[in-house]
Amino acid sequence: MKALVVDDDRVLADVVAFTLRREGFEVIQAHDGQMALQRWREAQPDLVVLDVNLPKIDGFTVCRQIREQSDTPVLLLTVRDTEDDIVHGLGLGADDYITKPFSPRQLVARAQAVLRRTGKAPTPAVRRVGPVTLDPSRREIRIGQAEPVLLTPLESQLLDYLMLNAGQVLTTEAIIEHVWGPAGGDRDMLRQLVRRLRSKIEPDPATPIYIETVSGLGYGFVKPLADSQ
Amino acid sequence: MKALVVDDDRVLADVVAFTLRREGFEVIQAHDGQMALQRWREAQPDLVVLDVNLPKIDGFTVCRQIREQSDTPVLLLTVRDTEDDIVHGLGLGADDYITKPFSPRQLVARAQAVLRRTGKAPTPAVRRVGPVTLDPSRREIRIGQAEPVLLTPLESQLLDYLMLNAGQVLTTEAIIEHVWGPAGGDRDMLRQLVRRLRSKIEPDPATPIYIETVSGLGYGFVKPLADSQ
DNA sequence: TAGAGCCATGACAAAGCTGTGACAAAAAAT
DNA sequence: ATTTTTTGTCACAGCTTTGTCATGGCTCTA
Repeated sequence: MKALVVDDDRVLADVVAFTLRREGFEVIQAHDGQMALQRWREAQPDLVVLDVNLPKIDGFTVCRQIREQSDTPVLLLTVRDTEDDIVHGLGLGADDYITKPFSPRQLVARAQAVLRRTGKAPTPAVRRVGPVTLDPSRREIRIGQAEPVLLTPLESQLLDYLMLNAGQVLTTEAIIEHVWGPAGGDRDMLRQLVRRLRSKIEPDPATPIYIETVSGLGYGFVKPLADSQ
Repeated sequence: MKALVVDDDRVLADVVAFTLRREGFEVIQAHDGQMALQRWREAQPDLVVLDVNLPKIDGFTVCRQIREQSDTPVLLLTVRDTEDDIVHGLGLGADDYITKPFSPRQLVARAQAVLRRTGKAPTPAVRRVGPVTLDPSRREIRIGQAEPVLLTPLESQLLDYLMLNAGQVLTTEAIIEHVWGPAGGDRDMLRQLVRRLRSKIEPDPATPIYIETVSGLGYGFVKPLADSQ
């Protein structure tokens, strides 16, 4: 699932890109309107996140051009006050908008909502591996027929990542970056997080059966026998 | 539920369309009177949102024609000052009117009110989840056989949204935007609103059984047993 | 056998989020 | 114009979640 992020402000663009990558998107960036159109043609993304304030060619024009040539969903970034922008943008066929400043969570929610709405949806409601079912929207995990257990945001994030890559071992660095972002997080925090997660989902946290530790490498979610692919 | 949106101003038409889609309508557009009549015949919408200022054939004529051939509800869009238009329009059988500029919230409220009133109610007169019944038109809620309780406009709006998505957890951002619109509203306001709503509908507001909180995410209206998927 | 590295654990502090009550401002009703 | 209702703002308390630190066990190696 490819996303094109277009913003003049590189810092913001990076933040957006990072957030989307964390959700499994492959992200391409552009920093002005001209570049945006070019990249869009090259890469044919499944989603465009577009700031309206752009040098060279402004966001509205970009949006219109894209819309003329395809139905790629477009998500607009606007400043809070400028309702006109919103109206104008939606008029040009944008699929939704977000007002700055916005939280990463909000961005992801909108992006997925747009994809779902336009039918390009690769957004499964729940993640399942063997008997373990995670519902990220509620941060709720259920194992077999047992009572569901509520997870904290970080726990849910971690488990989601591990389950997404079930059967593989992920390095601590990769996990830390995925959960806390490029700037924050250290080994100790991850250890604690794993610990807390295990204490919620493992029958016996001392001898884990779902989350395995590979010393010197990292952690993995074990896939129950019955290989395929 | 199909809606036909007729407006010369494409930007505005798109905004209206967007707003209605968000409420679950399937939306068709037309940009002049002639097109409007044609589309109306083709698509047989359940609701027409009609600007009175139209090229080729003006809105009043369109309204009259539609009304001659069916009882499809018609919602007029007029400019604030022209009271004559309103009188004229209602005289021709329009079901309600909105003066520009208007808020999305207002539009949706009117649209659903009109549908309800004319009995085509796709938005059934009331919204029901388990033992809880909300009548948005009266802003009245009844739980089981208990006495109905009156809600304030915002409370009703919030509850309606939550009940519409019963069983799901909605993010605070989404709720705020739905209730207050893109520009207004913060977490504090939502907290208060939830609080006031709970104090009216929960037997014991301290341990809510209808409106659940998911910390860090948002709120949801709990669906009584009968698992979803 | 001692030391280094890695991991699990427990206890505790810091930060964040939610619920609450009181009150001010705004809107609606009279 | 005044009263009542509704909505918004603020500060605080309690809980949850997260981060930090210290300790002990284990394995590997010199």
